[in-house]
Amino acid sequence: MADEKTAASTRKRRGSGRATIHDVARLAQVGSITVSRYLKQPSQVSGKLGARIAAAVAQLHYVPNLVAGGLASTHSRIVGMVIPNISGPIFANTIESFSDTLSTHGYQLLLASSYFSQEQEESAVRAFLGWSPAALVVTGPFHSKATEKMLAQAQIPVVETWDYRPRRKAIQVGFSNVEVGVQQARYLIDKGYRRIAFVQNSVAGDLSALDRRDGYAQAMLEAGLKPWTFIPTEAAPFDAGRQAIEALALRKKPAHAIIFANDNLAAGALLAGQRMPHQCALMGFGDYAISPLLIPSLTTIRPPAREIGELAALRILEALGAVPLDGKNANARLNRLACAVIARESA
Amino acid sequence: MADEKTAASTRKRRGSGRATIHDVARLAQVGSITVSRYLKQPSQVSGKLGARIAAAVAQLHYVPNLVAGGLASTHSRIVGMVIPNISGPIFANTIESFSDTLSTHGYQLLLASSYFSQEQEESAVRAFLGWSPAALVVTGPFHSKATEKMLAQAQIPVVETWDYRPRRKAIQVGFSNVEVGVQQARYLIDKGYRRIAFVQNSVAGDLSALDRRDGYAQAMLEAGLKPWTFIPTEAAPFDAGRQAIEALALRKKPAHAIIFANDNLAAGALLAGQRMPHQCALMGFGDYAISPLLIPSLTTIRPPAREIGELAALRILEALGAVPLDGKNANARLNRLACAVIARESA
DNA sequence: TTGTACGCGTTATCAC
DNA sequence: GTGATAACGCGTACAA
Repeated sequence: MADEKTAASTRKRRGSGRATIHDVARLAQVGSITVSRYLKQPSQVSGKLGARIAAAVAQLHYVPNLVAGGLASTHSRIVGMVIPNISGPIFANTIESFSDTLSTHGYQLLLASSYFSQEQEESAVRAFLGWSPAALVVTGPFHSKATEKMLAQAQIPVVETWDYRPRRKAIQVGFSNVEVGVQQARYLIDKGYRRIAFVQNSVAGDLSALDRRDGYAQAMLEAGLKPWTFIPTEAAPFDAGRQAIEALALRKKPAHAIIFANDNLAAGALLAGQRMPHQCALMGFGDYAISPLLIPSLTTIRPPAREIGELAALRILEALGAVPLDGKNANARLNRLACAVIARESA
Repeated sequence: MADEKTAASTRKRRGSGRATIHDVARLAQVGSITVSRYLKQPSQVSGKLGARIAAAVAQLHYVPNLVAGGLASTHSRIVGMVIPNISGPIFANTIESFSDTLSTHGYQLLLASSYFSQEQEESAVRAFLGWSPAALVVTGPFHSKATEKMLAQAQIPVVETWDYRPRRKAIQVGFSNVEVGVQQARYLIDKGYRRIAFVQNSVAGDLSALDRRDGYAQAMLEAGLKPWTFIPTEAAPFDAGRQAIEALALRKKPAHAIIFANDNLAAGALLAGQRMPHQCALMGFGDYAISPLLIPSLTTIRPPAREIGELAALRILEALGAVPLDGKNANARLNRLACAVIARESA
């Protein structure tokens, strides 16, 4: 009987078929703009109309069309994130905490992987920009020129994560890899080791590991010790680790301790080392899931992955006004986090 | 001089400031629709105009506004995915391969975690729907009623991943957990073990583990053996695993072999078992990163995580017409994948 | 092959 | 507090 109107507006030519704000407005007998206001700031709509609108929304299963809203307001509630990879042991926690913090405040995460390739990063940023995102997150400070330009021209908050580089313009949320290298070397020096080697990653593109090596070298020199770097040729991490420990521990003057560019290298060395005569202290970086389970368990550095994601999201939300500024730390552009030494059995 | 026109259309009231398709058209001295066509199907535009358009695009750094495009065409090139978690050892590969396959074809991934909560899944689906996504991916077949309704009403491809349930309407891409349970039991039975126990997950909400237990029980009965299930009370996986092996192996008639609901439980048991007198075969599920590194290395089942993500994306792209249908398998609604037994030292 | 007119569903602006 | 109107930037339909 009275159903003629409930059946949404017929005779649409291209509509999506979903209920629109106009359908809700008609059913609630108010103007469509009032519906819009009610959904955003209920306090600005009288209780009487509000109740009618709420009923209409429920009855029609109305879901606001964010695409239309984004077009009208020239910015969407989407935040894009470009991360080197998702499945590796490193970034997953950052992605997860970032996404969770965002969605708590009604923002959605658009995600893409770059695999440490500046070209892939560039194309992801370009694609994201098409969505007029509210903000953009990239990993590290090394981008193609085109990416730099796009990030600069987009009038939105940009966050660079993981690698703390105060000289850059983007909001920084991360830690200093140089400092981590210092931290690693000092930890071992304090333990009394003297011949301490650093094993680089055979994977190119891992520029942050080079920073850690620099920090290590600096701390060694400060302590009057000689830096000693080994570069594996094996590609697979476990193999590279084995190669390294065989080269460094099986010699006349073997290494007392070895710092590896990451925990996978260290794990490879550790597994190989179990069958070797000489014991040698090993230290990794990353605190992967395997590290506490190895025998002996691996001493390593734990990067604040989850913290980075959460803080990046928070800084973005602050910049967007979605979250109140937090006192003196308000909207800090520079957010330097600390890495923890996880002391276990291997060093 | 002739720059008056290049400087984009001024006097806009609300514009985003970015160059629009009209700016490009004006600079290239063509109609805006021709620009639109050139960007989508360059073959339908003459070489002369195409070159002019390309130059204008480059000069203005034009990035198409996907929000406006999505509104005009009533469907965006976004695909939403709701996954239980990102940082765990299970789903990351699926997310990554899914995202990569999508982005190869110009689609973007909108991601959210549900943490096995139907409420969180529902709110993520609702939020995604606001973007008029081209398709939606959820994990498993268990959803709230409201989610079911939304998925059914959205006139888009919906894919359920991981858990293969042929009776459901959505596109299925996954494996049968019951079948995996059968597979596990048969592997151990064939190895000659007789007293084979199954250790459940202490975490509620892991319904797929119950399916594996059912498959295990079924295979045991078929072989004339008695199913034997243990439910840990410890919450942490490693603790639960230790608790299980102590309960099952330290008794008058100890278990010959134990199947665990996942590799973490098995790892906990394995580490505890190293200090126990009685040796007992252990088998996990998941093939986590730690599993090959344990001593003894863990025999387990590897789910086709990466394959699931890629195939889910492929089926979606087929359904959307972005990829040609593939012969007889064309747009298959049912995609049952196999899990591989990874035979290692522990069983 | 190319162009014109209009609509997609919402929000900003301004008036009441 | 509420509403009418005009953008937002692009794609569809149809005409040339």
